[in-house]
Amino acid sequence: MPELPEVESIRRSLEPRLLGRTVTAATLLRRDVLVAPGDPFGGFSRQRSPALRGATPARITPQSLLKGARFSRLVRRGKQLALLARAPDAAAETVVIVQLGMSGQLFHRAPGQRVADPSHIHAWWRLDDGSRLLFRDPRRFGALRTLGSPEALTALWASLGPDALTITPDELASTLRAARRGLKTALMDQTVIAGLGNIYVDEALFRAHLRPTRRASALRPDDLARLAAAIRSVLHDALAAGGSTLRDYVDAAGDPGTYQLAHAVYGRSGQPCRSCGRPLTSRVIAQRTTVWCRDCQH
DNA sequence: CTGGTCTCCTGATCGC
DNA sequence: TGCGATCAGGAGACCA
Repeated sequence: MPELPEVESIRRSLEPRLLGRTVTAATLLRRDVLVAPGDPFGGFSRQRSPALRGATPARITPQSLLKGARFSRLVRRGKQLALLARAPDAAAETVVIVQLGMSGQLFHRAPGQRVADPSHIHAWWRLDDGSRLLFRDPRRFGALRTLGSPEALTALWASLGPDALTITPDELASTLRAARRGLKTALMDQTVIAGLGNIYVDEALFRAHLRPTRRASALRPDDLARLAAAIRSVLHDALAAGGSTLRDYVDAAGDPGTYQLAHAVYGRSGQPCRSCGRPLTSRVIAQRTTVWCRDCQH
C-alpha cells in the first residue's frame, strides 16, 4: 500500500501521539508477522524458510516489543518506519521496525475510541494514557522486526539506498551509474533509492519527461538533475496532500490522503495525457503495470 | 548482473 | 445472486 509519502504521513501523525508515552502492554496476535533478526522482510521467506515455518521466529520478549519503554523517536528511511523507545533501566533504545507491505496500516486510537474494522490486527500496544497503537495488515506482506539498539538499525539501513525525499543529482548519478537495467526497474529497487514504489516511480518519470524503459546508466547530467528534482517535487506534493489513498491507506489518525486525485499517469492508462492530450500507454515492466506518455517522455 | 516468473495473502471488482 | 478470473500501493527467491 504505502510508499514514502504515506509512510512519512503516518510518521508525522503518529509522532505527537507517541513521543513521551510509555508502553504498558504489548500484544502480538500473530507471531509470524515478526521477522527474525537477520532475516529479510517479505512474506515469501517468512512462510517458506523451514527454520521459521510454524516456529517462533525470534526471541519474543516483552522488552523486544517495547513493554515498559517510553517512545523517544520515530524515524523513517524509504518505506520503513522505526519506533524507538527506551526502558527505564536500559542503556540503549529498543527498536521496532514497521514494514507495511501492500496493505499494512499503523494507527493510533484514543482511549475508548473504536477501531472501525478490527479484523487482521496482528499486533497492538497499550500506552500509559489508555490509548492504543495498532498494526493491521490484511494481506500480511508487511512485517515487524525488533532490534536491540540504534546501531543495529543503522547497520540494517546501510543496505538501503539514499532516501528519495532528499535525493540529489549526485546521489542519483552514483547509484544509477552502474545500472544497465531500465529506469523503472532501477528506481523500484530499494537499494538504489529508498522510498519509491509503483505510483511514485511512474509519476516522477512523467514529471522528468523520461521513459521507464530508458537505460539507467545512459542518463546524461541534465536528465539526472531533472529526475532528482522530479522525484523530490512529486514526493513533496504527495506529502502535502497527505499521500495517495487508492483503497485503504489512512494515517495514524485514520485520515485518508488526496494525492490520487492529482496523479498524472498512475491508474490512467488509455486516458488523455494531462500535458499533450494523447492517450497514455501502459505495459508491465518490472512485474508492475507501468503507465507513461509516448509523446512527452523520452 | 539482468529480466522474467513465481510466491506469500486477502479483498474488491468485473464479466458471465 | 453466485462464481471464477483478474488485479492491487511490496519484495524475496529462483531460473535462464
